[in-house]
Amino acid sequence: MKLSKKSEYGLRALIELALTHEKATLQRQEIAARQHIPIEFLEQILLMLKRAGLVSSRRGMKGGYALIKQPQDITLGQVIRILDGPLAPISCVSKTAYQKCNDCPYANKPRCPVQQAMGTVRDAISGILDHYSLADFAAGHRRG
Amino acid sequence: MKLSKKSEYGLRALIELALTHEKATLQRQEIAARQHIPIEFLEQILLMLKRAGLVSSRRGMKGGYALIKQPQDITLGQVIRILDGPLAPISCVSKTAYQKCNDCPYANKPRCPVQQAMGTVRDAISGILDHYSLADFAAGHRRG
DNA sequence: AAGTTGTTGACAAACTTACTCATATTTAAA
DNA sequence: TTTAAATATGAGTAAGTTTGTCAACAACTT
Repeated sequence: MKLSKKSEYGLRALIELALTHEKATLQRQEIAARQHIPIEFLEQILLMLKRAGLVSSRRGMKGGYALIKQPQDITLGQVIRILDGPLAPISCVSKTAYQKCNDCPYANKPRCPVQQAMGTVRDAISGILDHYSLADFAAGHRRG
Repeated sequence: MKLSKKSEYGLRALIELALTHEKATLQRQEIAARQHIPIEFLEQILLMLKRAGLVSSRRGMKGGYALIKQPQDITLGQVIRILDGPLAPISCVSKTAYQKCNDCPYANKPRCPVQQAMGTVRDAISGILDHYSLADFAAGHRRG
């Protein structure tokens, strides 16, 4: 039930990009300094977000990173799935990365207690994170 | 955001103990066989549950394990906390195992976006798991 | 006393996390 | 056209976690 550092850093980095959205691009060192993130690790994270189509980058002088999409069109659920994988506590209740559990004694039965319980947990988590936009998220920064 | 095998096995083992509650004690091999759990690993798990006061054990012939508490008085949240640790996605929003995050730029500020978001996730998860009793959980088995 | 069970601690392979490093590639400016 | 500044990429890695296994021991029943 844990959020990795990768996702935490990714979310915090996206705050900076959201705050300067359509105003400026940010270089990794600026993001790293403002959010206290190890720069080389941050790079990997930004790259993953780029490959996933959330962020654009430019090399060379005057390079840097920027959001591609509007902050209100990016959800925390998307980001965490990109960086950490599925939100579901167990893969047999994942909607985005379902996998059948084969060694489970309830595998082919109509009801599995674990599935029932964890299914509701999954729904609760994604109900929150898939409706929590980066815009809302970054707004928590301003008044802090 | 993942449930470990340890917790999954622990929960499944507790189903068996709940089903025979006040009727019989169960030996590890019976539990292991019914729920397809590696027996040596199961032993460790049952021991943790015993130390936490959920389960009792007897050695020697006719030995085995049994629930100490009523199934309706045990919640999935308790079990998972024993086996996997805190439910909170990040320790700075945990109520049972709070830890201050020190390298976070929002550490001493009144608001942290990550805390806000993950706080609601934690509340949702514990809202479900701390009110989901082992009795409810095991009931999913019967009709399956 | 014998046999069956749980208890304990050590061990370990495989995997994941959270990085670091070296090197290449692209871009802008001198 | 060289050079400085920036991202891109892949490899590597130390430490920790997960998911077990194994062996010796202790306690209980018959």
